[in-house]
Amino acid sequence: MNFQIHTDHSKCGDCPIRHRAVCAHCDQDELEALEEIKYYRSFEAGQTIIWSGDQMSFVGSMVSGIASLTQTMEDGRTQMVGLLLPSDFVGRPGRDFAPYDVVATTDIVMCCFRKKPFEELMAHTPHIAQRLLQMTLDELDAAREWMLVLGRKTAREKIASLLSIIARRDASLTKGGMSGPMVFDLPLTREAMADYLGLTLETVSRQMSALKRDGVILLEGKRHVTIPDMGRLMEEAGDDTDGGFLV
Amino acid sequence: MNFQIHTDHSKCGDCPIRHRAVCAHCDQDELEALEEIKYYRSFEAGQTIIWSGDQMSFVGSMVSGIASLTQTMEDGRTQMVGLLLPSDFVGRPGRDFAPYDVVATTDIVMCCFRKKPFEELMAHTPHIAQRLLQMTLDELDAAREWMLVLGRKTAREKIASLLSIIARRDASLTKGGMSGPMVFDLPLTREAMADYLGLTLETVSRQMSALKRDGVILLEGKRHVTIPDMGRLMEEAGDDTDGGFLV
DNA sequence: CGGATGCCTTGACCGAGATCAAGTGGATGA
DNA sequence: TCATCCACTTGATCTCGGTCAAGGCATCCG
Repeated sequence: MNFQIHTDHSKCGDCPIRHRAVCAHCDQDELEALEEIKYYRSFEAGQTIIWSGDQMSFVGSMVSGIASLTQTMEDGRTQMVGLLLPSDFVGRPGRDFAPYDVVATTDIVMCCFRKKPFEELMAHTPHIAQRLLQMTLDELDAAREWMLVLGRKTAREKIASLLSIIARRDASLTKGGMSGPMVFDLPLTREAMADYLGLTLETVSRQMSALKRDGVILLEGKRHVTIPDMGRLMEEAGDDTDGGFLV
Repeated sequence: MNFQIHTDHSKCGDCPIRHRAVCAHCDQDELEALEEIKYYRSFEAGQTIIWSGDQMSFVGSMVSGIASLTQTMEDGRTQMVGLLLPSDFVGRPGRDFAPYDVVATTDIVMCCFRKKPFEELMAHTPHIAQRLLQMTLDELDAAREWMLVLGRKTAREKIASLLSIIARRDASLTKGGMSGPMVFDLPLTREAMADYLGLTLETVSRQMSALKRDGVILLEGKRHVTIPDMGRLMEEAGDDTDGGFLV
């Protein structure tokens, strides 16, 4: 097996995603109960964590790295339907089979719980269920936002939308904040971007070049992006430019 | 005001959506608590029930009729991001402002709860919170399914996908079942279908004509649809044809 | 060093679906 | 009975993004 199992090498108190994950609202008792059943697991970039249709034996939280949820048609067309960032929840309590492939985009670490014990714990731990409901509602909002991107935006707007989402999520995880130029590394290949946006990788490449040519973004190498003017990027994305940053 | 407020003219026990709505798992006590705070409200076809950005004062369940969730860009491009059918939940506990327009597609009746009392009730009524979590997870699945349709399917496949979804949901609400030809009335205009599918109404019209010409569907008038062979339609939709009907 | 390999870019061309425009048919109402 | 309106259909043309193809540029490995 090419993954490692760690026994819990870190206390929940020190956990970098402690305040944003499914355990965010837990009190000390609840945290201890979770600590009982949790274990860490690492996956390498490119590895499939869960196969669509497989039995799901665990759920968990993303601790570090990036993973994607993808759907594939018989003829090979694929669509990414979710991007999993640190603190996001993976898996679905109350359902036995995975509806999507979950693939590690970068090396990742997950904090896992066996599904059965987690479900039992959830039944008597309203703080977990409540938090999970909030997170699911947020994901639903994000999915619907994405439906507008997929259904109605042009290729250029799609790219700008993706860049602005990544930039904002990145800013919310690091100290940087949103003032001044934003700098980050794209965690996705051109192909993954295409799968997210319902485009081909050629179109992604062309539009990236166009945004660069027009000064909307700066590119160093293929992945290192600087956004000199976030407002400009948001205009290109076709979004309301008047703030309202909800992450 | 062009809507009517009814005092609760029907007991929850008689409610047609009793077993599928947010109250599905409630026991007698919980049902009585809900009955205390519920009220019915009707809206006419075309009416906007909730405006994006407005304060949400109530949540509720669809009792009859169809409504849609839509997002609109400044230049008028619109994308439908959800289709609300009987038993679906409307509104978002824990959030103050509506993220989308909710528009009545047909005449509808809703079973409403003022948001504040509902949230309080939810805090001590795990059956409601649990059920709402399940329903939200289902909606998330549906949204992700739709992302594949929007991102990767052709116009013809999109139309076939929409027809098969409506046909299946219709079958699950009526006695018909899924054997033999399926017959239903389209609850959406061509324009609404276009907004759902990320197409123009002209393309919707052309593809409907094409599916009719090819014998995949029969049309009587503009709205009355017969599907002689559901398997054929699912093939046209690009879906796995091998069953697995999850509603 | 040289050949692979993976990821990306760029060009030429094509076609699905958008756009623009005209027309149909049924319902409504004066 | 006729004008109007609305939802829809159909045709002609255009265009954005897909497809096919070639090439660039790191990195890896023999």
